[in-house]
Amino acid sequence: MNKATLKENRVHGEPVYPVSTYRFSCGPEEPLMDLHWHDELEFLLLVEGAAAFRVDTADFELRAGEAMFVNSGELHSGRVLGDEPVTFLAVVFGADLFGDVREKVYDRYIFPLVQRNYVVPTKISLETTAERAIVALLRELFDANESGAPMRELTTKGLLHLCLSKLLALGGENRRAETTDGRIERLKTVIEYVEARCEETIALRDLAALAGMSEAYFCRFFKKITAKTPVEYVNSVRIQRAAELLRRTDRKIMAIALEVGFSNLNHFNGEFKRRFGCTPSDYRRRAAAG
DNA sequence: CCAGGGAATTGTGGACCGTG
DNA sequence: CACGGTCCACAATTCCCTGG
Repeated sequence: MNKATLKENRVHGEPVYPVSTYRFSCGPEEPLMDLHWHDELEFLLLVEGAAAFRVDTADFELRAGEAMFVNSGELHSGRVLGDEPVTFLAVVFGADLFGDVREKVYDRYIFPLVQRNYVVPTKISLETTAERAIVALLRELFDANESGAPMRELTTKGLLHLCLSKLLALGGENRRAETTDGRIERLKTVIEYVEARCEETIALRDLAALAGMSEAYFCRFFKKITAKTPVEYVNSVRIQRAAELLRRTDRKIMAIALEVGFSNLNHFNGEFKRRFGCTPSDYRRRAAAG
């Protein structure tokens, strides 16, 4: 997973088979999942450790064995809880896996889900039989994909149908169907703006104006959703980008600092150390060695 | 109850200096 | 040239409040 990209534009799977699975592990001090979103749907199964996730405005914790569902377009991020390493498996799939509006399965079940006319739980714990069944299906799905089992595409598609069927059974009609929170959409605009122009000077007032909020209110709302302040967020995007340049190029540290939007080497070094626990040149040395 | 504003408080980041 | 330390204006963030 490319952690520097917030709106994931890469295609998950191939157009003819829009599914991809991946396994991700990290240590207790490492970032688990930076804030991002994608149009695809996603199931995530935590196999080791404990983690806290935020999906749009909701916070919850997952322990090993529990899973979560992320709907199309939902902003999500996660961090490690405790001092155990964390491993999760994820399957990301396009809604078009289930056909299009001409098909009953899509029209009746998938479309309302993606449109939020029908809401389902995000966290899938192990409390009920139905939830345990979903988790078992996910395990089967990941086993098939990780072992490269024969006919795994067919198996995966079938299992995803079953997972969604059981998930939908846990949900219900959305009473406030048309009242989806427009603030989240405006926040995404801000995030895209930062992604596109993080090398420029970015002032809080510009971001607040983009979101159509006062600076003070924007700060509060931004932190509520992303768990970071706007400035922390901008810096994290810049540092991620700088880390990539350090790994991939041999440009001077100062040049990279300038390129990703830091006008002051001092400040760049400080932010870098905060994120990676080492100086930029240490980081480059380690990357070259490892 | 919640969105939002103004004021008070906090802390970032730009400048400059010293060291290896 | 990389990097750390210090200082401080003022931008960012939080606090506290009002009106819907």
